[in-house]
Amino acid sequence: MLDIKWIRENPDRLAEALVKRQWSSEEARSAVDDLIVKDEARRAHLGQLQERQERRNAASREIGNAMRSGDSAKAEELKGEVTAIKEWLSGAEAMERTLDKALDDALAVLPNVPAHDVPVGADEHANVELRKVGTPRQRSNWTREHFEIGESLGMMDFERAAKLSGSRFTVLKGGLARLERALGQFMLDLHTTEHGYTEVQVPLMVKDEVLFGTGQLPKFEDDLYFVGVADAVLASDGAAIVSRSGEPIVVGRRLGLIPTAEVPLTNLVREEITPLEKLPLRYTALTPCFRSEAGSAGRDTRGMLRQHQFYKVELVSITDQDSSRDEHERMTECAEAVLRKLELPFRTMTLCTGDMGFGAQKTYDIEVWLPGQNAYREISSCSVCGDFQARRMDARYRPKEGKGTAFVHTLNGSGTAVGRALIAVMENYQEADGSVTIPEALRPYMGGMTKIEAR
RNA sequence: GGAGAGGUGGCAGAGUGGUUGAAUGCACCGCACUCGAAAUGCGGCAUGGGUGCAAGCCCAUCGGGGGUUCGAAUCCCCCCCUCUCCGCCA
Repeated sequence: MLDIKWIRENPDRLAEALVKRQWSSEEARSAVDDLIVKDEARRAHLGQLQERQERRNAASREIGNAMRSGDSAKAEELKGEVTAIKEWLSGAEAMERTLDKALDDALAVLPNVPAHDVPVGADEHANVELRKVGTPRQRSNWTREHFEIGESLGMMDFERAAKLSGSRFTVLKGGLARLERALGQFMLDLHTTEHGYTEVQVPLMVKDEVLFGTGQLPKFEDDLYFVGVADAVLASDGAAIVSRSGEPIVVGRRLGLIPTAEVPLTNLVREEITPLEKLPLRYTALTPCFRSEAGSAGRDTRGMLRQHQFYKVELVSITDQDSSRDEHERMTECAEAVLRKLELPFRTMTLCTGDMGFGAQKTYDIEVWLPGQNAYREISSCSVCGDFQARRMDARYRPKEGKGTAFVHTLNGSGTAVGRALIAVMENYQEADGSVTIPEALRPYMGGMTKIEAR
């Protein structure tokens, strides 16, 4: 969420930011104008409202005084005045709520303002390579994609997964199941023992306001899964599950399945004033992630690159206002360290304005080399959000200088996507005989095993 | 699931209809005392918003929402959450 005061004072900078994010200049202009109008309407009304509230409060106090001094005639007269004011106020207060909500709703769907050093561009083609590490291995005529390797090993099963849950699910068995577990443990251990992150176990189901805090709601509701109920529990065919009397069964409030552990980890500081000396907070968690992939029909349908459910190790940092940019570089290096240790070639890209997520000021994507696809594919995304999420969560700290409180800065990054790391290991470490060599760094997590082969 | 208790400022904890936005203690900040520190004394110290150059003034907020009342932290209703005991359970 952006600061309405900032918008009021810098309307042109907001419009410029929206254009960088690929809004048309007309859309940007009218969105900004709309915000200014809503803001002015709200403040104009608030002034009048508060004036009358002030009079009501003063008159009420006078009534108390009059009654104490036994002047009941005056008390009655004042009561009449207050009653009249109250009548006016009930409408005015409702109006205030309406105006507040209109402004909040408009603010809630505005994306963050890109940092000054983010390249401007329309889509991923305008992303800029920051560095490239490792050399992609020479392709052979037997180089295959991960799902070919996995299926011929007999350890990756899409057909049975589809029987259970439909498309975009995978069943892993044997060595590959263990390899995925090993990858998760390896990453978690790396970040907790070498990078100073605190391991956290978090709920996988969270409230709407938590999803609002990190920016998934209200704009990206379609990308999420919910359990429990919005209006009713829906069966898989979309029909409401009803009681014998035909009423929809309402279980209570719905909970959203987290699309990333960024959501619960970042919200750990929501509605709190964190002491300055506790910053930065660095959290990591290994969790399943759930995504409906509503907008990506037809993309990456083969294999397990894009799933409705996948494991990811997430990194989250909470910092003060001055440290977030440096923390962003640091976090990105922590994520890269995973790939360095696994000896997987990768490149790190600075996302352009058009490719960045809703809440980010600046994002680095780490793309791992996939020989089977003959391409670099995203395996991590590290973003600095400034106070954008903090404002939505009301997460603050007390700065050393100055008085009062300030919003914390939040950062999140994948460290890394476990399912995609599995793919990367399989494709980069595949052998001509169809087996997969286990990277040195993972062997302790595989009981010393050095190779996965069909058996 | 059953029964009970409770949600007040950074923390602890008073407050049951009228200058109570809230006693007191702790923590924190400033000043004094001190060679320095501790102890002590004095003062300050909630959050958000509106307005103003500023000092300030004003509005809202005592888990959330609604109601009673001229007036609600205090009374009533609904909801959320926490704790205790019992039951059940991975």
